[in-house]
Amino acid sequence: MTAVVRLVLDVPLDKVFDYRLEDASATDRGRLAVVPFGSRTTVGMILDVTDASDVDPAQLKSVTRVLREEPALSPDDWQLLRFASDYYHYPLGQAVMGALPLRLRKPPRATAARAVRPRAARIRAAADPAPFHELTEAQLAAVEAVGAQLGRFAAFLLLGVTGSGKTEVYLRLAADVLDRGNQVLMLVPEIALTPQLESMVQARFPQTRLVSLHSALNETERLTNWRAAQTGDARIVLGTRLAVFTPLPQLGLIVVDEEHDGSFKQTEGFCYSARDLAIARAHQRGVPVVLGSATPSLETYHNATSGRYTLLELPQRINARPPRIECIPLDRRQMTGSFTTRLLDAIESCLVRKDQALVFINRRGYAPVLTCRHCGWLSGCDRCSAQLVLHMPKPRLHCHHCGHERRVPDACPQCGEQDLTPLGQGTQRIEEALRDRFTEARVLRIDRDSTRRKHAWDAMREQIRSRDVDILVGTQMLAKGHDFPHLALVGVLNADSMLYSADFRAAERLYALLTQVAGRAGRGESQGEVLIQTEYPAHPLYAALREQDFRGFADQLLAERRQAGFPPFVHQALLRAEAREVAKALEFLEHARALGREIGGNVQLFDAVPALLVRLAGRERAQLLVQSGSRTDLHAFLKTWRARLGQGKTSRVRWALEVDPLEL
DNA sequence: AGCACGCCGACT
DNA sequence: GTCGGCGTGCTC
Repeated sequence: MTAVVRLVLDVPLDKVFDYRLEDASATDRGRLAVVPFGSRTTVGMILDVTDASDVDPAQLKSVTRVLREEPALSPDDWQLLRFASDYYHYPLGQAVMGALPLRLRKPPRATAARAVRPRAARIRAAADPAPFHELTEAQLAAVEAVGAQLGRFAAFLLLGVTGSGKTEVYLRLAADVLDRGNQVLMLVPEIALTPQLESMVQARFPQTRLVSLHSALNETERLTNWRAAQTGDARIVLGTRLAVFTPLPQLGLIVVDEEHDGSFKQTEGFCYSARDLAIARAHQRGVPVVLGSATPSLETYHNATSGRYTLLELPQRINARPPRIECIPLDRRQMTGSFTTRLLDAIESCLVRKDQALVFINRRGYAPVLTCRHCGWLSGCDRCSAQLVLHMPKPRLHCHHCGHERRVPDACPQCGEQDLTPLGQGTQRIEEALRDRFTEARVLRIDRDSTRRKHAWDAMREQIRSRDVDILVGTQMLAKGHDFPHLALVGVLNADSMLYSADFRAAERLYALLTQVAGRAGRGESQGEVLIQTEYPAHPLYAALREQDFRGFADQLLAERRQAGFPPFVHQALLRAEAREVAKALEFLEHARALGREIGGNVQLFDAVPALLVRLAGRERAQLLVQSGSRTDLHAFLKTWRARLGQGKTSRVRWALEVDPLEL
């Protein structure tokens, strides 16, 4: 009798499609299949093999071909995708197909299947494995604590200050896991960090096949690396968030480095958190997971202090003292442009000592806006509710949101006066000011614009390391994970602008960012100095930062969050809608809210409100927040709600549901 | 999401 | 008289 296979397809439907398949067998479960679908041909994944279908037999089509030359996705790997689809209320078929390398999502061209030729592992012939460093007591304790749990689920927060040797802990654990014949999955937030980490890890394990997975790989590399992981050929997988779905038959440990980093969360389409899925995966597979950070997210920190995770601390820097952090009150009388005299003096003496200084300002471009001093006109974007940023040296106005770019007008478009002037500071303007002030110094600006060219950032890193630069000016690009041994001073401008933001996570983020920037200072022998210019030196955030007391700061924020009923003490989901006019989006959300009320349950539905940035690239956006003290209740509600929202016709309005949103 | 079908406005 | 706009509905 002809069997029926049940498969999921890359369509936004919570549906499974049945097809006839003559020679179906149970081993086809988890395999890709080419099928006719409507008027087109597509690829789906076989979820189940049965002998009956609820669908009218006359309607059943036949599978064109099962891709048996590809290894099937194992039930273990399926499990994670199923969980992710349920948890994020995203169609299973799209979640599954979205997790695969692009090549596997499309029907393979030509009839003859290309044989999968297993490539020889690219193992370095290095004769001198890089030596393991001697561990501090704290590192040793961490390695032993996690090591004792190999082979079963346990979640750890490795809370280690910058330079405390978290990576060394990961590497020791990886060595143990590899010895046991298991695979290691290491997740990092940024593509930019993977090549460095990759060569470092490879140097330590020269005989081990290591592959990386991130969006900068081409499709051939991605498929090769994915298969190497799936066959068990690769023993270490290093990657960004998308790597969390890599099939790993012998998974033994998951590491999530810089776990607080927002880039672990996907914010479009399938809005999953790779960090949270890493924990779910470790739980499903019965393996330990280590989350590392100097400034963990409050969600993770709360889990670690409430006993759900084990807290491991690395309180000391290795071979370096912590930087000295000081706030400089802004005083008009003692300033030259954006700089306090104190900061200029510190840069000066830094130059005299032939050390490097870094000026941090989290705003690229020359000035955040161009204004008319006569009538008050501001350069605004036509397609976004945002200001156009002035860029130099060729004067242009850029929208940092939609990418729109245009020339600077000769006169004010509103009143015609020729009185246009840049307002505020960006990296380019600060760079200019520093060149004017320190004429002898070699100033290098590092931001998305100056590093746009391929390999530019690599070259600049090399320039910095070989001391061909005296003063660095840069955005948060400079903050992450890079080790600059000659950097002695960090000056921070405009930190206050990030202090009072509408987002309740602003303080948490700013603390993490400033800690990371501060961590760049004084990695060598001399103690680093960090000078933060601020209007509010007494603010608790700066006070905690000076003390380098993350735990005190986090405890304080958590107490406030508990009081105010914010995450992690409630669980949230956001319904976003966009349309040509915000009124349309709001109308849809009002309807969604009414529907939500009808469904009821232990959830709180807030008012539909326009998004913070209402207009973006010519579309207008609004959102509706839902929350509950109970995660289970929230998810039960979301399931029904989303299904019913999907039934209604939503002409002209695009909507999406985001679970555990990081930005509201 | 695609893709087809279908029903009303300005063009070779 | 047709090309094409996008509303609606379906996909085993």
